[in-house]
Amino acid sequence: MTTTYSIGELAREFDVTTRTIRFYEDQGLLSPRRRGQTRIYSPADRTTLKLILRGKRLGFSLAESRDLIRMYRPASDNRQQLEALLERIADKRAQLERQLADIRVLQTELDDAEARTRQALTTL
Amino acid sequence: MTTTYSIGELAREFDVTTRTIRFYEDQGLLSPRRRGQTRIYSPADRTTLKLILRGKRLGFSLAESRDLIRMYRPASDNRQQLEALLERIADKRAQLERQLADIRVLQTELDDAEARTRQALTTL
DNA sequence: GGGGAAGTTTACGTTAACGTAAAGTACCTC
DNA sequence: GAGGTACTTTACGTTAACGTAAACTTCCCC
Repeated sequence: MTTTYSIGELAREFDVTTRTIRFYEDQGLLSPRRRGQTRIYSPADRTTLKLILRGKRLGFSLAESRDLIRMYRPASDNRQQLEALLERIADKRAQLERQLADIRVLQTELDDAEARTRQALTTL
Repeated sequence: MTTTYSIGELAREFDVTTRTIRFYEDQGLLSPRRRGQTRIYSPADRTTLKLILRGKRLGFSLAESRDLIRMYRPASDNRQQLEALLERIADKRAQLERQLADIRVLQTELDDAEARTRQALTTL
């Protein structure tokens, strides 16, 4: 009763090629079930793909996205590892803060650019 | 009396190599003055470099940054071009909005991840 | 049973964004 | 004037993230 997806369905939904999705699997970012040769994607796989593409829009490398995926799952019971994970999470958070600041600066620069452009238009 | 910078100074300040700065010039993103063979960078050049690096942190390609740089300068008196420019500015703005949304989603996901990790730590 | 349509593997090709190395010039200093 | 430091050009190398093509299987449909 749980929904599943074919590779083509996911490709269409997220506007990527099937090659891209298989490549992500090759890089260890996805590991869908198989029915014979054919890949069967679960809702969790779909969520992972969404996470990867969100990362891409923010300029993350696939290695960074792989890291993000691991953050999103415990996958360890080792104290050392869990504490290291907390640090990596904090680092990512700091990076996102920097990106936020960068976006805000760019937004005001676009404001300026637009104002000057409109000004140039009125003086024609 | 206006301050200038050598390529090495800029490289040190922004933690990039001189090769990178020359590459940006090669791609038409920078065009510093010359004294003989040597490149002399103005404060405006420095600002442009800052803009490029800010774009990089947000995952922009150099082509996108080149576009951004052009947005930031009028460089035209043609009505068509100015109106086209306004559209490109609006597009960029929309892209930044998407990135903002993506960051917010990732931030709450990091919140979740951290909470779960801390929980896993307490149950050791 | 002859096509499509959608899936598969394998493998070589491509582009962006530099890295790296070589070989030379300009200036400063001891 | 020998060496050091910072600059220059030229050119080949490298990595990430796929694109593209070929050759194959599976399933459905008429």
